[in-house]
Formats: sequence, C-alpha cells, structure tokens
Amino acid sequence: MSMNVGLPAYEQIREILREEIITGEIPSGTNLKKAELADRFGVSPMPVREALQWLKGEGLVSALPHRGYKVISIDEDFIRNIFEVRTAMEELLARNSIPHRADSDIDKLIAINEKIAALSNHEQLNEIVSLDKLFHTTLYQYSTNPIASEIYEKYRALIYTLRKNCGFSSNRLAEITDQHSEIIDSIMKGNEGDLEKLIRKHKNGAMDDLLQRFKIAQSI
Amino acid sequence: MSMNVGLPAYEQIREILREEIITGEIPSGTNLKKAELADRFGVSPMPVREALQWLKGEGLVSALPHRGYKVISIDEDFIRNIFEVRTAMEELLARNSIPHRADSDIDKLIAINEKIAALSNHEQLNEIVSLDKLFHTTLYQYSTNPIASEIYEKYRALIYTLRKNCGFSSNRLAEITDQHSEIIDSIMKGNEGDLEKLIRKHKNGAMDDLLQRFKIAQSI
DNA sequence: CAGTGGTCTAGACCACGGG
DNA sequence: CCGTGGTCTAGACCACTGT
Repeated sequence: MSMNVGLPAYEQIREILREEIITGEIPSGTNLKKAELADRFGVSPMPVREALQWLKGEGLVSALPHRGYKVISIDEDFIRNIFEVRTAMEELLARNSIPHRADSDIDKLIAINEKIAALSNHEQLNEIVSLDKLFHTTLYQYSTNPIASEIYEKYRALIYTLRKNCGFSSNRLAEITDQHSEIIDSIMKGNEGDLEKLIRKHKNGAMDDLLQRFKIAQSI
Repeated sequence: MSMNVGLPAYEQIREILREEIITGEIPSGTNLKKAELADRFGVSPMPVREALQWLKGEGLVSALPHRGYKVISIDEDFIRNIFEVRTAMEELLARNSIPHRADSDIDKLIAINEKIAALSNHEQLNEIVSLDKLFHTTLYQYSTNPIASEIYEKYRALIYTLRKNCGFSSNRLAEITDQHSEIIDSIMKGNEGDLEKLIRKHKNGAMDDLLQRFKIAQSI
C-alpha cells in the first residue's frame, strides 16, 4: 500500500481514517475491525490499534471493551461538543495571554484582519481559514498553558477539516472580520472581562454557521 | 515483575510511572529510556511506549523527536495549568447540565454536602475527596458532552493523586462545604450566570489551597 | 464454544542527534 | 558514525461476547 511517506504508519492511518469519518465516507456506526484495517493498510495490528486509540481520544470513535471500535455519529451534537471544548480552551488561552501582550501584537492582529477582509470578497476558503488560524494563534501566543494549547490545537484541526467540507455562509465572512475587530478593540481598551465574552460570541457564531452549512451538506 | 493483575501492562506501567512522577520519586527532568523501563517492568518495548505516550498526553512528560521522553517539572505552573483546564471543563459541564436537572438532584447534592461537613471535623482525607468527587459528578451528570467529560475526568484523577500527597489545609475543609452550599443555592434559584462564577471561585479556592500545601510539602 | 477483541512478544530496522 | 529513539512485524495468547 501507500505507506511510503516518511510519516509513521499509525499517523497516516489516523489521518486517513479521520478524513474518511468526517466526510462520511465511512458511515456513522461502522464497526472498525482490527483485522480488516490491518489488511487494508498492509500493516500489522499494532499501528492500527494506535490510530484507533488516538481517534477514540479525539471522540471520533467509541469503544466498548471487547466489542470493538465504532464510528460515532458526526452530527450536530458532535459538532456542538467539540466547539464547546475548543471555545472553553480559547477563553482560557486568551485570558492568560492578556498580561503578556505587546502593542506590536495589536498591529499584527489588525493587519491579519485586514487581509481577511480583502479576501472575503473572493471567498477563498483555504486562505481565509489559514488567516483566521493565524489571528487566533497570535491572540493566544503568550499563553503559558501548553496543556490547554494542545487540546485547543487538536479540536481546531478537527473543525478545520469539517469546515473544508462545508464552507462558509456568505454572510459569515463579514461577521468574522467584524467580530475580530470587536476583539481587537476590547484588547486595546484592556477590558479583560469583555474579551472572554467576545470570544464566546465569535465562536458561537462560527459554530452556528458551521452547523447550518453542515445541515445543508447533509441534506444533499 | 508484578504484572500479575488483570489490567494490561501498559496501564499498570502508566499508573506506576504517574504516581512516581507526581510524588517526585522520579525527579523532574529525568530521561525515561525505553530500554531501561522495558527491563525494569519485564516487558517488551510496546507497552512502555504506550504508557509514555499517554503520560505525554496528560502533560506529565515531554517528548522531543529522537531525543526521548523527559519528566516535566511538577511545579506551581504545572498545577495551575491542569487546574485551569479542569476548571474550564467544569464550567462547561455545569452549564450544559442546567436544563436537565431535577429537584431530586438538589436533595442529593445537599445530602452529600452534609456528609462532607460531618467528616470535615475528623479530617478523613480519602472519604472527603471521594464525596467531593461525587458532589461534582452529580452536578455534571446530565452533561451531554462526553469529550469534555473525558478531559475533566483525566485531570480530576491527576489532581486527586496530587491531593493525596499534599492533604488539605484545615481551614479549607469548611470552605469546601460553604462553597458547595453557595453552588446549591444558585441552582435552586436557577441562576445560570452565577453558577459558572461560583464554580470558578470554588476551583480557584481548591487550587490556591493545593498550591499552598504543595509548597509546604516541597520545602520539607 | 466459536469468534473476535485486545494485548504482548522478541526481535529487526531505519532515522536522527551528538560527539 | 555510533548510539539510541521510534516504529513495525508476524504471529501468539487469553478474555470476553454472543449465538
């Protein structure tokens, strides 16, 4: 098989399965059997097992002892759940980045947001998502909590993959830059309490939009 | 070695290493070598590897590619970090349990808190911690977010282990039941906004107390 | 009690890092 | 360039599930 790249087999298997689960190529409820997968990827049981355990940690598969791994339902509830966790981490990261922020960071945030605004007219999905990611990592760059950062990054990547499959609503794009501006304002004013609320608002907006797009994608 | 119990080797190794890291038996900065550990536990490389990867996921060891696993510093920053994550999850779990709570749950919470109060005079550490755990799992029992629950449980267990090594300050015990009462009151009044604030207050209290006890334990 | 899940072995192999 | 880290193999084995 195509286990040719430099990456370890368990990582490749993990990425492939994740993509296939999220896109629905492997339907919800499918039983993932060790033997089948080992056969499919041309590897021994151990790398398959590791991939499945990781996906279980991500919440994409469920496991009952001695009853194997099963693909969960990628439904609205699941999307809500990962958004809730990611948002909680973002509130935390934003909060403990505050004391360390420099003026130059605010300039950087403004510049990124202007780039997003410029692209929004042309709906260039991947670039917008990349810039949005950059905006938020800049916002959280001084966080001193690597555990929270890791959880954040895990679900950011997952939502990114979902977003690639669903796209944005057209009115969401203007909302993003507006909400980023609000966040920048609250930082300049040094208003810590507001920042958390604005981030939650921003993330709830993102979630609502993705849920809407997801429902549309499902109904096709 | 004593790989006799029914649990898988990687779990036993994980638990042993976690305990030893938290108690300082394996000092911060120690390089954990696959070969040494495999030898020590009388197993092959794979279970050792799995245990280390899990501990890395918990944040107890760091790993640089091709430079092995290293025990992190169990210091105030680390304790703060895991408390922040756990607290964020608890706020989330409490928030989305609210719509499903029944009156009987409130009675149960009151009963648990009374038991804690009764024990507090005798400073029975393990029982108090168990009841505290029960109080909070009751508080979050209707959460519909299994991903958040799993993260919560992971760090709850870690903090529990730390607490076993440090104990409570004597004045903390009264504080716990008081803050639990405040939480119960806010639920009875249906005050959602307050609940999150009270949980954060409760958890910050727990963190400050553990940090204080930790410093004392360190200085001995 | 057959089938499968879950784990472990005892090495082998390659890639990388540091002297 | 040697040592070690990191991963994989190709089975074996036991525990549990469900028919």
